[in-house]
Amino acid sequence: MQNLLGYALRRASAAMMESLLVRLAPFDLRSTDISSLLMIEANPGITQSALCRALGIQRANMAPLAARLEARSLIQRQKVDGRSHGLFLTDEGSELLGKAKAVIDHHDRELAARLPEGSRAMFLDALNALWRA
Amino acid sequence: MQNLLGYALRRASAAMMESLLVRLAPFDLRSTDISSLLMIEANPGITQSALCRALGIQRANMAPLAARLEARSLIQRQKVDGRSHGLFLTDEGSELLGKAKAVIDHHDRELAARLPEGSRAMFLDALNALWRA
DNA sequence: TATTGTTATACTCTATAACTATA
DNA sequence: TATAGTTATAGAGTATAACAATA
Repeated sequence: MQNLLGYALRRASAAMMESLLVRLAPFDLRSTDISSLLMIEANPGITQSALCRALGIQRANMAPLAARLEARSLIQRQKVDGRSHGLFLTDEGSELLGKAKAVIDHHDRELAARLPEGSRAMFLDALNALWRA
Repeated sequence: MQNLLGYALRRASAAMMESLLVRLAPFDLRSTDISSLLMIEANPGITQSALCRALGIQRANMAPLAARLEARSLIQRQKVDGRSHGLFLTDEGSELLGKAKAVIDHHDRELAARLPEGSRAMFLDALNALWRA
């Protein structure tokens, strides 16, 4: 079991998520909230469906997520046609995301610090190779 | 977000688990069943509590897990003192685990095959550095 | 007092199915 | 016909609290 890539991957991910969620608790944001906000910031006006595809989230689960973020005035929804909603950060959302990003970036640098110096870029590439296309 | 170690780690783990669970479906074994069986095989007589500590599982969740494996005659429980139960694989458990291990090992080699040649050992070390001790 | 195993329970996350309205 | 969004629901997986029996 010590040599199983899959087991190590699962334990590493769980440990990472546990420590990250502790840091994010003050913001009352779930991990999918954060990744949604980050994606909306990078792609203003992205539709819910496109956001779901990018993040690997079911549309059915995006509906309450987006409604929650809108109810907190963190995002705005604008109709782009009769059925699609474009998503945008509000100023409030932008500000909260800025604070959360500082925490996330710090957490991510702590993760990287646990890895051997020269291997960090390669580690990220390897992780991405396991789920991207 | 492309550069976040934590996000890539989470997506990679989720993608790996999804493909693994498809392969394990014929065995009717959950991921924690598998890791428990592997750990019992490597440490015959391990108690439920020790198993929980090794796998990062709550004792409360081990009770039904062990009961399920015992009901399927995959493990045996033997009292080591008045309160502790030592766990052992049955012949049937050993045989099923053997088949499951073949699938898991194959899956793990497929994962490794997606990584650049020279980086696989380092990748495993990096993952382990993120959750061990 | 601390530990083992257990029960009951709650919470989060995610998946599925069915529906509407629009394209 | 296919897509966007929604609702309701069900299933994992995991966490907490409390308890009895034992060390």
